[in-house]
Amino acid sequence: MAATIKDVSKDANVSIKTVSRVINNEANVAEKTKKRVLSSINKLGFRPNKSAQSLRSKRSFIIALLYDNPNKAYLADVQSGIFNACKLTGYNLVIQECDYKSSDLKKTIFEFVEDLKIDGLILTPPLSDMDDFLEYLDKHKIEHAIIAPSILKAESLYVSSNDYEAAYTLTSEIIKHGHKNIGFIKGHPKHSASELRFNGYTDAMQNYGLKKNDSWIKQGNFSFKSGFDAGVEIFNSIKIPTAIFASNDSMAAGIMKSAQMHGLKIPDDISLAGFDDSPIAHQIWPALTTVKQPVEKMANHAAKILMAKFDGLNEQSQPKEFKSELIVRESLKNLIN
Amino acid sequence: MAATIKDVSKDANVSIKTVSRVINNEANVAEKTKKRVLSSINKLGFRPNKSAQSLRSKRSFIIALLYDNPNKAYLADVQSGIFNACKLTGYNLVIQECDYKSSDLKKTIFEFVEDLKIDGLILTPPLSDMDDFLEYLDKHKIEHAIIAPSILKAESLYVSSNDYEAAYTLTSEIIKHGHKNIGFIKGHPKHSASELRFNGYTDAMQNYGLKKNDSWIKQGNFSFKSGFDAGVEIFNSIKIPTAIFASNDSMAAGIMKSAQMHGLKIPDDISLAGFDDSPIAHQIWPALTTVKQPVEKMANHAAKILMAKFDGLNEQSQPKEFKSELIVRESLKNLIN
DNA sequence: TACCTCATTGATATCGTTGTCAAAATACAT
DNA sequence: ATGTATTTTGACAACGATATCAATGAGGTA
Repeated sequence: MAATIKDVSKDANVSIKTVSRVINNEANVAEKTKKRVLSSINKLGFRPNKSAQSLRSKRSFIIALLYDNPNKAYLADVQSGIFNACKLTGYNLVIQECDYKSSDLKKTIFEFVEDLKIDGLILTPPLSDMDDFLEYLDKHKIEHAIIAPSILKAESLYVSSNDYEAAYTLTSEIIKHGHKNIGFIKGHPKHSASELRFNGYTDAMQNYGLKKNDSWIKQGNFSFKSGFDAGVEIFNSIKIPTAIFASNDSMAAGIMKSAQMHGLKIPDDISLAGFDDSPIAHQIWPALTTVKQPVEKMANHAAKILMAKFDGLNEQSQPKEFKSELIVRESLKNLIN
Repeated sequence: MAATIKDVSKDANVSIKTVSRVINNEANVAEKTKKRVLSSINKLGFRPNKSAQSLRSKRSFIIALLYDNPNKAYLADVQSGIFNACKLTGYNLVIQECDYKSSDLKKTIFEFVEDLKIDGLILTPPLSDMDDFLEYLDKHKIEHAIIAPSILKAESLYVSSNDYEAAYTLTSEIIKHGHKNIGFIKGHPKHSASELRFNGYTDAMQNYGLKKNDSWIKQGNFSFKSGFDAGVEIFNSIKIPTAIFASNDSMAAGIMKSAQMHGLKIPDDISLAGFDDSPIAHQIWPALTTVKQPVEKMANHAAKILMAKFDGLNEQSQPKEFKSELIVRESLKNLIN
């Protein structure tokens, strides 16, 4: 049988309450007593029973990842980042697949949190952008950290990336390669990143004095197929652009396929750029010019600030906004000279 | 405050033990009493406190997914399958990233299971193939279901796919397309599927009276890069095959890249086939001929048989071996006629 | 009627922690 | 030495379920 707090208290010749104090690092325990208790804990290999702790103190040392995102690579990265943060602090990670459109999302999550005494949640897009859901969590005092929310409230825990700037930079880079006719494929309308990326593109075009052509701007939804379809439409139009910037890599890959099927060579006939640096970006040929978001790091930080809050700490040393990195690969042709 | 078993017992005018009996569906409760209790439960919105249940009964209604697999799409599919099985039964899913090479893997998992009172584990390759780890779990009576183990023990819970047959079928298909010189890229040596797939290839070649050429058989590790490197080697050799069968899609994509960089056209100059039908298989052009494993279904079933065991049920109606599906796409050229 | 059997029910202990609050020990001031 | 403030400690209740085991009630038999 595993040792209990009672066994430790006997061995160390103190009351169980004192052992509890040591476990929880409470103040007002004499240094000498503390040492004695710790050595007993060590000797007996005592680990506190989490069910009992949870029953009494109403916390579980479990955090949950909520997601409704079809992007498998993104999910895996987020998960990995959170998991590694948990490992350091001894927390555990439960995952909860959600349907952001579901009408009883709130109830489901509420009961999930109550039943498991979940200490806090981590939200990923598109849940990050659902204002009424976020309000609901606040109202019920359910702690949460948000990855890439659309509205950055100072009082909430979040991490964000510079989608706007990154899209601006990437568009500028395309322009600096001599491109003037640049198409754009928008992302899923429910993800706030979609708008930010489009705005970055729009502003860069404007600042460089270039005109957008509406027939080269298509609505996508981040899926490969939506990129493919957009590509088909664009390549069937009378005049085609020299470059297309897709809001993510899957869609860029879709465009690439449609281009190749259309007999267009990349990057000679058409340049392409994506966003995210997902595995596909370098697993296709020519490899995609893209923007790499430090997804795993962001998720890791989100988990850290969330758990820090439980312990009353303020992990505000690190920045909340993470910088993306421009990655130029073969899919972008230099038209100058 | 949420209702407790005590509140229900008062409302229904029975003892708490009787309420407990109803919750746990125990025998010997009068139908009339049961109804009364259920209506009180409903009226008060009572949900049992899991911490208390867990403390007393030493089970948590939590299962855990253990994985050490760099394939993000595979992980996401497995996870999704398990999650959906959990949703039906009210179990929750905790994830645990492992390092299968770590020396204290056993200790880590043991404490993880003990601390959270995890009811059972689900293992994915390569953990599925670590005999001493599996023995350890058996010895400590840690329930587990194994996805795609190398050794199929009748007494253990597992789901498997027909890797051997699928590889045999795919190889046959390539041969039927008129290919005689067929290369092969092996998978990660620690995954049992690697050997099975290679054996399927080998036997098909032999049965069709074709000779294997060792300089076209390379050791890979399931990564894109290992496929790329293997491709470079093969394409630099004096004579190149007309087709290459890679043990998974990432490696096939790697070969495709090396082929294209080498100026070879696919499938005109070289045919390719992969395995898994991962997203990349249809997101590259030409799309890969491959084999689709019902990964999500397998994982779903693994979770179901595991949870069925907790409840003393025997979910043996469904088959344990899942069939793969051959998917022929553009990357395979027909050389006949 | 008296007795026995078996299904149904409940009183109470228990799981292993944390919370409350008062007692004991120590430090400090007079 | 005495009184007071402060730190340190412990006895015991509480969290909300399940487990044990005895009591009760219903039905059948002689």
